Amino acid sequence: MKTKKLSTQPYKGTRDFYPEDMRLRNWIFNTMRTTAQSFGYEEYDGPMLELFEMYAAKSGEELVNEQLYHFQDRGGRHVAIRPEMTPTVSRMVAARINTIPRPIRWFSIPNLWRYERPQKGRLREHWQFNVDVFGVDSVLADLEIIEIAIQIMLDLGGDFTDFRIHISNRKLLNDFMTRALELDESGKQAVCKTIDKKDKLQNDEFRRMLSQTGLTRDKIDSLIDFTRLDRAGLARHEMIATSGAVELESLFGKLKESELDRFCTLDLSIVRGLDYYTGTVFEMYDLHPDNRRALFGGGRYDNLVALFSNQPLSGVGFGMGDVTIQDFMITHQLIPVLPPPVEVFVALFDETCLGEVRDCARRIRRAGFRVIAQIEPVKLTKQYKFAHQKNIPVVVLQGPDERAGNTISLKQMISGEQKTVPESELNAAIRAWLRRM
RNA sequence: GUGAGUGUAGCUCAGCCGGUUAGAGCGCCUGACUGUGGAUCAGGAGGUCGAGGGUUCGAAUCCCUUCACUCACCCCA
Repeated sequence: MKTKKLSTQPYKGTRDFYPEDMRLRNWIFNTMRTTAQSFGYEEYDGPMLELFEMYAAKSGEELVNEQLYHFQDRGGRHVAIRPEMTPTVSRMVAARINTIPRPIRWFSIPNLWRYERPQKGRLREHWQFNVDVFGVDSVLADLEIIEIAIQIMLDLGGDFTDFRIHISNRKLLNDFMTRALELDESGKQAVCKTIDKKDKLQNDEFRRMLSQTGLTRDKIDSLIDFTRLDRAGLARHEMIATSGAVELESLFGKLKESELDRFCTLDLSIVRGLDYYTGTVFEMYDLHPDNRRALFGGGRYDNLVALFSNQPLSGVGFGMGDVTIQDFMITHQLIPVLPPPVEVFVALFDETCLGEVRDCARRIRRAGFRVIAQIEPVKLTKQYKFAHQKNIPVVVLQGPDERAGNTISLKQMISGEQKTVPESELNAAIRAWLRRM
C-alpha cells in the first residue's frame, strides 16, 4: 500500500535547527548569556502561553488584533502564545514584588510567536534575547542597559563602524506634541505612527501624511525640525528644560563618560511601536548598506508592573531577535568557524576488540574529551572516512600489534601525521595535538 | 491582508521557440588501492520536472487555477 507522504517542510515562518544550525544558535545565545551574566543578570523563563488579556491591555492594537496566536483552551480560557516577553516578566516580578532584592537584573531567551507574512529578518517564530532592570528610576539604569547591548554587539564581533544606537525619549516627544503642536491623545498617536515610518517615505509624502493628521504647515515644519535635532540643536531648543530633554542630556553625558557615545546618536524620530514605553527609547541600526534596518529596540516602561500590582515599579530593557542578529552577522561576515563537536574517534579493529574500544573511549572521556567509539565492526576505511566527514581531529586505534606491546596508535586527521605511544601516554598525546590546533 | 518574482535529484543549476527511456557538477552509498580518511578509478541509489486541470497525436516546455518559497508593503525582532 502506498500512502501519500506528509511534507517535510517546517510550518510557515518557522525553522528547523539541524545540528550544525543548532551549534551556531547555541554559540550566539551563549555569547549573549555570558555577557548578561557578566553584568550580574540572572536567567529566568516563563510559560509560552499567557492569558489573552495580558496582551490586550498594553501591547498595542496591531500586535493584538493581527499578529497574536490565540485560542480557547479546553476549559474555555482565552489564551495566547507569547508574542513578546515583557508582559510575562512584569507579571513574574509583580508576583514577588515585595520579596526580591532590588534592583532586579534579569534576562531570558524565549521563543516568541507572531502571525505575520515571513520575509527577510521576520519570521513567525523567533528567539529573542531579553534583558531588563527593575527598580531603578534614574537614567543610570538606561545607561547600564545600553552598555549591555553594546557589549553584546562587541562580543559577537561587531564594532562601532557596524552599528549605531539611536536614542530618544517618549516623554520629550509627548511634551513637544502637547506644547508645540497642541495635539490631543489621538492626534499624538497618529503623528507617532507617521514619524515611525519616516525613513521609508519620501519627504513630501511624509509631509502629506502629517497634514492629514490635521497639522498646519508651520507645525509640520517645526515637527520635522524637531525630529532632526542633534544634541547641540536640542540644547538651544525651547524644550530643553522639560524632564524628557533633561533625561536625554543626562544619559548622553553618562554615555560620554563611559566612552560609549561613539556607538550612540540622538535621534528624536525614534518612537517604537509598543505603547507601554514612557521614557528613554532606543533602536539599534545596522550601518551596512545591505542591511539597513533596526536590529533591536527597547526602552523604559514605568507603568507595566502596575497591571499586576498596586506597587509601582519601573523597568527598562530591550529585546534582540535571533533572526535579525544572524542577518547582521552574515552581512558583516562575523559567523565564526566553530570547533568540532567531537575531538576523538576510537576506531574498532575487529570484533575481538569491542570491549577494549569502549574502555579506551571511557578513559579518554575521563580526561575531558568528547569521544565517539565505533559501535560495530566495519572496515577501517569506512571508520576513518566517517571520522573525516564528521571533522573529528584525532583517530585512535589499537590493533593486534599495538595490543601486543601495550601501545596505541593515533592519527591527526588534518596533517595525516601518525604515531604510536604507550597506553599510559595516550591522553597526554591527544592533549598535545589538540592544543596545537 | 496587498503586490512582484521563483518553483526540474539532498544542494547549485542546465534543458523550456512542445517530439524518442529527463541531464550535469557537488553531495550520498558500494567497491578497487587488502591495518587508515582526503586524491584517482569503476559502479549505484535518488526526480510522477511543486500540485490540479486544460490545449495537443504528444507538455518539464504553452494556457488557467492552486500551493509553497523569496522579496517588498503593513507591522515589528
